[in-house]
Formats: sequence, structure tokens, C-alpha cells
Amino acid sequence: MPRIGMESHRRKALIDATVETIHARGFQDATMAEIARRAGVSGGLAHHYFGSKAGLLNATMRALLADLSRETQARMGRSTGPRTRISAMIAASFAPAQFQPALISAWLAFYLQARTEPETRRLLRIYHARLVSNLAHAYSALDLGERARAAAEGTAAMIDGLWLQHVFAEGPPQPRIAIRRVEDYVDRQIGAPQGQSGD
Amino acid sequence: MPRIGMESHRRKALIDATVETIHARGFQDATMAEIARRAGVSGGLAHHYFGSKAGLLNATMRALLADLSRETQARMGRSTGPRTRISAMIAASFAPAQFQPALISAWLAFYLQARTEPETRRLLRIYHARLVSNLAHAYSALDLGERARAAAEGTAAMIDGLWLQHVFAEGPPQPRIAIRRVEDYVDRQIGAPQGQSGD
Amino acid sequence: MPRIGMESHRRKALIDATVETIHARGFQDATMAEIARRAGVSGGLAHHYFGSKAGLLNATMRALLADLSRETQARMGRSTGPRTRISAMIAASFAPAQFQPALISAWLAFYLQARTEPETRRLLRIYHARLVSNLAHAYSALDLGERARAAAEGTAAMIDGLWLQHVFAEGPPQPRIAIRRVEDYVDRQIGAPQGQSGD
Amino acid sequence: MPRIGMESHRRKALIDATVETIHARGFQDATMAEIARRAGVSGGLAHHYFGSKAGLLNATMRALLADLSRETQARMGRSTGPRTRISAMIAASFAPAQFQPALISAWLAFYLQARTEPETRRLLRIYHARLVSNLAHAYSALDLGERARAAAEGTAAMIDGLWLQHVFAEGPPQPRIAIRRVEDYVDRQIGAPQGQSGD
DNA sequence: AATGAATGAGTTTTCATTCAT
DNA sequence: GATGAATGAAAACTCATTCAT
Repeated sequence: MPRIGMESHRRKALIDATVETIHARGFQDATMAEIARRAGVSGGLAHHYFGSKAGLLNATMRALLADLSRETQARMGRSTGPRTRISAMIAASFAPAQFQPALISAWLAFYLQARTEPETRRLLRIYHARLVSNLAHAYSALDLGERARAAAEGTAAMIDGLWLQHVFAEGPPQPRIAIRRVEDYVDRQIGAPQGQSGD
Repeated sequence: MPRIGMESHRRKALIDATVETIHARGFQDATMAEIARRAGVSGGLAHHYFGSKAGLLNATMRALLADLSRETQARMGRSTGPRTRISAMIAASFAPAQFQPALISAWLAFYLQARTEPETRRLLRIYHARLVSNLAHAYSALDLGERARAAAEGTAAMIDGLWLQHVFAEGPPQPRIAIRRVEDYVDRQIGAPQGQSGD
Repeated sequence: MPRIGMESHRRKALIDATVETIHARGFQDATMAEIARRAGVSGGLAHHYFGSKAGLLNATMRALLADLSRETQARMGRSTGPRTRISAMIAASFAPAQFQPALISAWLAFYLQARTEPETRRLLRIYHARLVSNLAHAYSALDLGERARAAAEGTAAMIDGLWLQHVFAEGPPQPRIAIRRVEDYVDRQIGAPQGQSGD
Repeated sequence: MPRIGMESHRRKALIDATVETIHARGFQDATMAEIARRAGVSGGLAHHYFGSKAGLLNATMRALLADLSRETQARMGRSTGPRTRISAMIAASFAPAQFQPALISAWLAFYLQARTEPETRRLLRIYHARLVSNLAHAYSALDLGERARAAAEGTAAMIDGLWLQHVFAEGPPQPRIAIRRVEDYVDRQIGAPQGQSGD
């Protein structure tokens, strides 16, 4: 039953349902019908809004990127120096809103899709390049000189790797441990004394 | 025209074709028909050998794991001490036979599948646990004490993260750079002087 | 914002848009949404006015028939004898207002629909019967006797055939040539000397 | 149940079923499912053979054109002079195998489709051009001089028009009457005495 | 009166799987 | 053992129609 002003609400519901469905059923079995059902709308509406399944998946990935960027920007804005900026970027990646099973599934699906869909690749590449660039700037400000870029790429790899491991981790995500691992990496890169580094 | 001894040859061809197809068309669009076509056999034969698409995918993942395990065992067998054993494990992950675009696609696909298919998850988890365990043993032998396990997990994360980044890397894989990144991580964990660490 | 007197204006716009859309997109792909868009009204309004798509198509065909009848009546009213009445009927069929690409498409679509929709068939049959009857009367007045009806049907066939050929004619319709062909036919039926009959 | 060597048989069955279905249900409602059902095959097979609905419709039109060409060639081959060649072409158009309600529906559908599908238009245009060309040659041989082409186009229009009228004719097609009408046209073009020309 | 959001039935299309050969 | 023709269930997608606003 049509109500006006619902469009953005429905769009968001469909995008959320897409993430949920990928998580619950797997990327292969995430059908439009199931996504629509979870969003509480008809199957036709998803097409009406997003044109096709590919369109919905694309919009979902953009939403994921936007959420993560927002989280990162917010935390970077509150940081006071290069070292805390690095921590802000790390913390954003493992923030409770980001580091969740359903999102891990969805991110992974989009990484996979990036191999064959140029637009998906482009968007992920841009995000990754920006993250590395921000990290490299911070490392430069911490006097890593020409090693700054290598440290930035290593940090990004560490973040990605810890995400990936949660694909088959048992139990809920452990952001504390993940953050500790990356912070340890950073400390060693900049020659700072490490905190407690066991688990 | 059936020939004796063709079965294992065809099985291998189908498994290779599965990896190629996932890479070329994406996991979603890797159909049995396309896989069979690439393997040069009929669609029916794939079912005859593997029972179902799931069976073929499963066999493919097992083959991937077996190849990587074999590579790792071979290199570890030639190593002479804990530090070189760590390097052997790293080198195996980025060996030319392993670190290839098509394999990256396939691994990623199986990681994704692991979220919803228990058997896939079980196999990946076993492999990962063994890698971390091997790394932890080596770190223990290098006197990292209770930090050994954290270092081992960090090393594994670093390897995974660098694999993952090649999803949207431009150009062919750069195993040299990836290995250097992980070796740098190891050196800093064990307090050894680093090699040249820029790119 | 509803205005008095808009209804007939909108109805006409929708009927015109129906013809345009059939021409531009084909009968199969002439959707209500597209028709409404071209008419500059909402999709709902088309239903409000015409009840259903079938209703709109029906109204469109009736409008086409009415236009052609009006054109024919007007020209027949100005004619002064049986021979000029025949020419009036021919000229009406190829009048600039009738003999246009979009109308050719629409007529053809309705002929096709006539095969399965009785009401459409009924209306077309009535029009055709009246045309043949009028032609036959004129031929009788020209002393064709029992051949009058055959000549009338031949004339109608000639008109229809020349319309049909414009389906795949290149360039804009050529009413002059079409008229000359039919007039030549008439002249030969009544035994009159022919005009210049090449192109 | 698969049997080898059935492909051409099934293809023909599907093409025949397409014509039947267009006739019985109308072009709009000729669904793949219905066509397949009439052909006695599964819905998937039609796609397997023809790729898409458009592909099947295209193949059907080509088959219609091929049948008509074959009929025309056969009759022209048996003709003994220009006048009988013209009669052969006319007779072919109204041969019992061609001039049937279901075929009339299908031809009409393809004429309509020609307006928006270039390939369909191309094929119909070629056929029409060849018919007119053949007729013009015969008229030239009958000494019509520069009027030959006009007579040829008129003859083709007459044939098309008589086909079209059978869209809403009551009862079965009357090839005898149609042929008589066109023959009368031809006789008058070449100045021959007419046969009995009433109905 | 008029809109356009929303529906859902119906359509094309895909594809793993089966099975006669 | 091996093929590939054939199936049919399930998917994406379309679109006439409805209805709250």
C-alpha cells in the first residue's frame, strides 16, 4: 500500500536486507525474493528501486563503503596527532558497527565480485587507496621517511587479514584482540615500546 | 572414447577448469556447463565424477588446500631452523604456483562459501589452525614465550591480508614485495634487524 | 491540479501517446507506463480514464477509425459524381493526416489484434464493409454491373496493400505514388484512358 | 528424455508451434511456455535451441520466408513464359500451404515487428524487393516498357492487400477469388482480355 | 481529480541434474 | 565410460493494476 515519503526508508531496508541475506543464505543463494521478504516489501519493488539485482548489490556495496568512510572520518576528526590518527583508522575498521558477521560476509562477497565487475573493483580500489594514503601521511609525520608507504600498506594488509580470519573464527568478532594486533604492528613500525601483546 | 587412466586426468582437468572459470566469470556465473566446456568434457561427466556441483567445488577446494600443504611441507622440509621454517611457510604462500590471480579468486570464493557451508569452514579452519600452530612452534623456539601465539596469528593475518589485497591490485601478483612485508613483520616480532624494507 | 475541461484534453493526449508509443517501441513493448509518460500524465490516470490497457487500445482504434471516417466523409461530401467519389475515398486513405508512419504502425497493430479480439475485428470489419459498399455503389453508377463488387474489393485491397508496403518502405510515405497506383487500377476497371502511369 | 538426431525435428516443431500459438493466442500472448507446450517439449528446450524468445521468433520468420520462397521458385520453375511466370508468383502467394489463417497471423505479426526490429525489416524488404524485381522482369518481357515497374509494384500491393483482408474475413481463406482478383489486375495491365471477373 | 508507490501474477531465462543412447 | 539432449524448478525481471495520499 503506497505511502509517500517511504522511498528512502524502503531503499535502506532493502540494502540492510541484502547484507542480512548474504550472511544468512550465502551470496549464491541471496535471491531477490528472499531479500525483499526480509525487507518486508514485494519482489517487484526491489527492481523498481534498483533496476536489477546487480543494481541492488552495487547500491549495497556503496552503502557499506559510505558507512565505513563515515566511521573513519568521524574518528579521525577526533584524533589529535599522527599516532592517534592511525589508531582512529584502525579503530574505525573494527568498530562495533562495522566488525559484524553479516558485514564480514558482505564485504567478502564484494571483494570477490570485484574480480569480475570493474565498477566494484574501482570502488574498492579507491577506498583502499585512500586508506593507505591516509596511513602513509601519518607515518610520514612520524618520521618514517621512505618506509612510510610500506608501513601503510602493511597496516592495511594487517587490517584486511584480521577481517578475513573472522570468516571462520568461532564465536563473535573480537575487535579488542584484532585492534591489539594491528596496534602492535604499528608500534613496531615506528619503534615505540609495545603494550601488553599477549591475548 | 573411454581410455584407461583417463579418469584421474579428467578429474584434474575439471578441477583446474573450476578454478579458471571462477576467475574468468565469477563465482556466481561459474556454471557446470562452462566448467565442463573449459575442461573439454561433457556436462554429464562432471556429475558422473563429482556427483554434483557442490561436490566439484568441494573437491576443488580440497585440491587447493592439498597443493598449498604440499608446497608448504616441501619447503619446511628443506628448512634448517625455526627462523627459516617461518620463511618457508611465508614463501610457500607466495610461491609462483600458489600466488596467481585465478587461485586468488578461487580461495576468496571458498572463504566466502565457508560462511554458510560447514564442511568448507571446517577444512579452512583446519588449515589455518595448522599454519598458526606451526608458526607458533617456530616463534616459541625463537624464545617469544607467551607472545609466540600472538606473533603467529599476526603473521597469518599478514599473509591473508596481502593475498586479499591482490583482489584489486593492478598488474600481476608481486610475491617479492608481499614476502618482504611479512618478513619485516617477523623480524620485528623477534627483535631482529630488518632488511631493506622499502619497496 | 485538476482543471475543468482537462479530461477530454488528457484523453486525447493518451490516445495520441498510444499511437506514438506503438510506433516507437512496437506493440509488444508499448507499456502503460511509457504511454502515460509520453502523454505527460501519471500511470494511474490512464486507468482512471480508460479502465484498462485494453480499454485504452480500444479507444485508440476507435479514434483512428473515426478520424479516417471523418476524412472520408469530408472528401466524399465535396465530390460531384461517382468517379470523383471513388477518388475522394482513395485520397482520404492517403491524406497527409492519415498516411503517416506512426499511424501505419498502429493500424497494423490493430489488424493483428483483430485476429484474436472479436470487438476489434468487428469494428475493422464494419469499416471495411462500408468502404467496399461505398466503392461498389460508385462502380455501379459507372455501369460496371455485376463486376462492381469485384472492382470495389480490388480497390480496397489495393489501398490496403499500398499501406502495408509502407511498413518497410524507406523514407517518408509517398501518397502521390500510392494514389496514382490506385487511380490507375480504377481507370482500368472502368475502361477509362489512363493518366501517366509510370512513377 | 534425450534422443539423438531429434534436434532438427524439435526445431521444426517449435517453429510450427510458434505460428500456431501466434494464431491461437495472439502475438502478445504467445508465451514461450505455451509454444513449448504445443511443440510437446519443455520450456527450457526452446531457449536451449533458440537462445531467447526473439531468437525463436526470428527463426520462425526466416522459416516462413524460406517456405514461401521455395513455393515460388518451384512454381516459377514450371512456368513457360513471362505471363505464366507472373501467374506462378501469384499462385505461390495463395497456395494452400501458404494462405492459411495461422500463417496470415504470423506474417502480420512479423510485418508489425519489422517496424521496430531492423533485422526483421531487412529480411522482409529483401523478399519484397525480389518479388517486385521478378514481376518487373516479366512485365518487361511483355513489352510494358517503363510501366513495368509500376505494374510490378501494383501487383505486389494487390497480393499484400488481399492477404491483409483475410485478417477479418469470415470463413476460410478463398484463394480462388484472391487469385482471380490479381490475375484481373495483371490482364488489365498488359491489355489482355479479361476472364470471368465477377465472383 | 490526480499521483505514483506498491503489488503480485505472469513472463523470460538460467542451469543443475538426469538419462537414453 | 561418456555424451549431450532434455527437463523442470527456481531465478530475475516486467508490468498492468490498485490504492493511500
